[in-house]
Amino acid sequence: MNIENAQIQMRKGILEFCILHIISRGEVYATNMLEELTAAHMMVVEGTLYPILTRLKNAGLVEYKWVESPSGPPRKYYSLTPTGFESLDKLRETWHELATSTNQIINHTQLTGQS
Amino acid sequence: MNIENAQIQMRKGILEFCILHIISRGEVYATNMLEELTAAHMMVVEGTLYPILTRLKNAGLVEYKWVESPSGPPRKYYSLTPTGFESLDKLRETWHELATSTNQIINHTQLTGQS
DNA sequence: CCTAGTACCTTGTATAACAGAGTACCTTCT
DNA sequence: AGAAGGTACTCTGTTATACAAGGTACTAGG
Repeated sequence: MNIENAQIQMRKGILEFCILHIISRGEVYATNMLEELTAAHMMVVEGTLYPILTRLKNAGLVEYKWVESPSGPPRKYYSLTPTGFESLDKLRETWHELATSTNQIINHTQLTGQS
Repeated sequence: MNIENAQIQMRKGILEFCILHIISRGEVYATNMLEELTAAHMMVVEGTLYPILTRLKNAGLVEYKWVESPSGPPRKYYSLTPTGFESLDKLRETWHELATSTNQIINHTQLTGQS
């Protein structure tokens, strides 16, 4: 119940960061991203991914171009804008700080947890 | 704008986890926690912490007892229940998995990012 | 009394993920 | 042609959450 929720919350915060990272590697479209995120055990579904992509585009962090598919409807291939790369750097920094802070709190536990 | 939001989102997900950790170390009351979280650079305010504590209590993860203060109103000293410790273990596991997945995605970038 | 400080609580608002249903395009088969 | 099935993108409604801001209550000191 509550714990699953907390686990979901953890993932949430990192999602945008991971998505930006994936796009930064090269042009991809939504289904590619879903595959990568699933492979990395970040359970994400369409209904979550698409709104994020729209948000990132409106914020000017990503852009896309339509590309014909060899089979099926055309695809939106996303890439990072210069602003997007800057933002990614900031988020990377935040991630490291956060990981450090968290590990600090966690390790603290084990030290003082011993009576 | 958008980036600050993403940074806030990252912190959010880890908050409950950190709070449980802090409580697991020994009995503390809200102001103690705020100090610790601030020291670890997790910006949290009262209006965020109290609802979380209430939620954790309703979920049966923490319990508290009133203790008189040497100066001022009485304090609620929180401690973890057995269920709380179990949940903490699960969250710790989730945290490690998530950190691993994220680092996997990040490192992937740097490898393929080199042209 | 009255003020100041500490501790806890509550209400309203904005944001975000998710489920689920929907639209549009392309290919293949009859 | 027309129908069926798959792929890709979109939208709406629900729920959960952090945060800001204001509020209540208890204690100590002038």
